[in-house]
Amino acid sequence: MTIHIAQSGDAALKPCTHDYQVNCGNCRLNSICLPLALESDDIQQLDDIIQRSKPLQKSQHLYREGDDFQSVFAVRSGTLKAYKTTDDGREQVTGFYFPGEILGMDGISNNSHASSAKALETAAICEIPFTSLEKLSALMPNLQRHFFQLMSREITEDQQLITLLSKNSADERVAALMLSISGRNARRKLSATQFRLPMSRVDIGNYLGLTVETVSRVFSRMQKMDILQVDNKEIKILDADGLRAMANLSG
Amino acid sequence: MTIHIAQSGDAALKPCTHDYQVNCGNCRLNSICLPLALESDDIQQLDDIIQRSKPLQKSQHLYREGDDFQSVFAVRSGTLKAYKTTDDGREQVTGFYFPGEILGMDGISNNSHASSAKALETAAICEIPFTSLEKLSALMPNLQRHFFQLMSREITEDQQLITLLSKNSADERVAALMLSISGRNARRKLSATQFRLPMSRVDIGNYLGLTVETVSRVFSRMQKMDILQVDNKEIKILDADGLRAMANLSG
DNA sequence: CAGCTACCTTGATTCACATCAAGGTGATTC
DNA sequence: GAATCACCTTGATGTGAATCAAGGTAGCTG
Repeated sequence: MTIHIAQSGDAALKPCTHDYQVNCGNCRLNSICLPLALESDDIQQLDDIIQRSKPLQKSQHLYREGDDFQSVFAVRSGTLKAYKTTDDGREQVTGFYFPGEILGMDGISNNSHASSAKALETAAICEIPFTSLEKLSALMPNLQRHFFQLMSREITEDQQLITLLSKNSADERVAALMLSISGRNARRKLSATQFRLPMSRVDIGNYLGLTVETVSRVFSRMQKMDILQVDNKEIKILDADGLRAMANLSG
Repeated sequence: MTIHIAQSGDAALKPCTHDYQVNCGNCRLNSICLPLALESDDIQQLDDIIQRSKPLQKSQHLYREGDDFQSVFAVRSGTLKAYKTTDDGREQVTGFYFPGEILGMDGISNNSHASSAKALETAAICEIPFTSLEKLSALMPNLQRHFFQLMSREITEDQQLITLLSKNSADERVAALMLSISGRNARRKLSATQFRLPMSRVDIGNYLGLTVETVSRVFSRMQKMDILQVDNKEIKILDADGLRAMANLSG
């Protein structure tokens, strides 16, 4: 049903020359994405190894667990989820990826992707072939440093999620996710208080270790407390302090 | 009470020249540690940047959350735990580190350690100054590659833990941890079936998102089922298949 | 626009693990 | 060798979220 387009021979991800061509130099995400901290000369070199391609349609896969690892990917627009499937068929969502964020780094260790990545809505992706990135990193200390930092950030974020899952209640988990999404929107100069959730309640539950029903109940509760206005996927934060109090985060 | 010895001016971690001097070339862990995949020439260069020091005593800190990040560390002997403290004072253990394993990589992203690391028993540590490692990585493609892989492995392991916390029962979590420790012992050519746990039940609970009581009950249950023989911290795996069945892992 | 499908919400019941409570064991200290 | 402390075990009770169940809503499709 969904088309697997990360295979090398597949048409969908082949470089193409349509009007959605962008380069790192003029991309408005370059201050939060991989080019961060690079000189414009260096950005040009990075840009040369990056492959852009036809957008991914909703529910198409960027890669699947077990695929050969060739590249890491930057989100240019849209949202993706990364997830693993347990062998009893259940799904663990390990992360959501918004524009400017990098995914696929979990494939480096075994030269094979440790999770699958799927578009939650139409998404434009920059593909960064890893061997080229390695070579370039050896030449550009800033790039090497920055990529180490990106991987390290992934680690600290996973640790935050571990803490959240292990120590926090359903209310706290959902509140923390709303704050995270709000913060990531703000980083992209979008509204921190009003946004559309790209993922379903099921995905939220799978990410936070909760069932759909519980997620739904938490949203209802937040609505009743006038912390959030929830209209299906449209979210409006009415009381940011209340939301932070509810999240009760650790740091 | 515990002495904080990661500070630069402190005596405890200063390089010293006692009989516990080892180098990467003759270290019996070099096939699973950072030198993996390096030529002996390269190992020598790596060795030159590594600082060895007086062992850490039980419950001493290697670094604390918020400390300036300077180095990553390799465990030469003993065991450490990494943990974060939530601001309501509770502790989340994010990992246990056995000989040959690298810790501290979560500090790269912010130039400040994102967690604390504490010795669970006397432990010998190799300190690897990160700026030196970066420079060396730029010169040695194999080292760069290997360090990327180590970070990526940390990510995939964190994702496994996320899945474990989010989807598995208390029995499954404890069984999975026993299998993990068993496997890591085997990798160091130690017994996969009989070992001494270096950590307390409280630490196990904090790692697995369970209370001490629950951990204790799981051990009792496993003992009753003749899967494990448990004598305080001495563990003997009696039925490895049974243990794997109990862990019911995803992959 | 009727009918389907995917997704979301709400309520009733159940259950796995937390919490509360008490006692046991072994190591260290004076 | 009595006392203290840190750690572990076991039992009784409580509770937050899962599960089971049913109905609602919105977007597609023919």
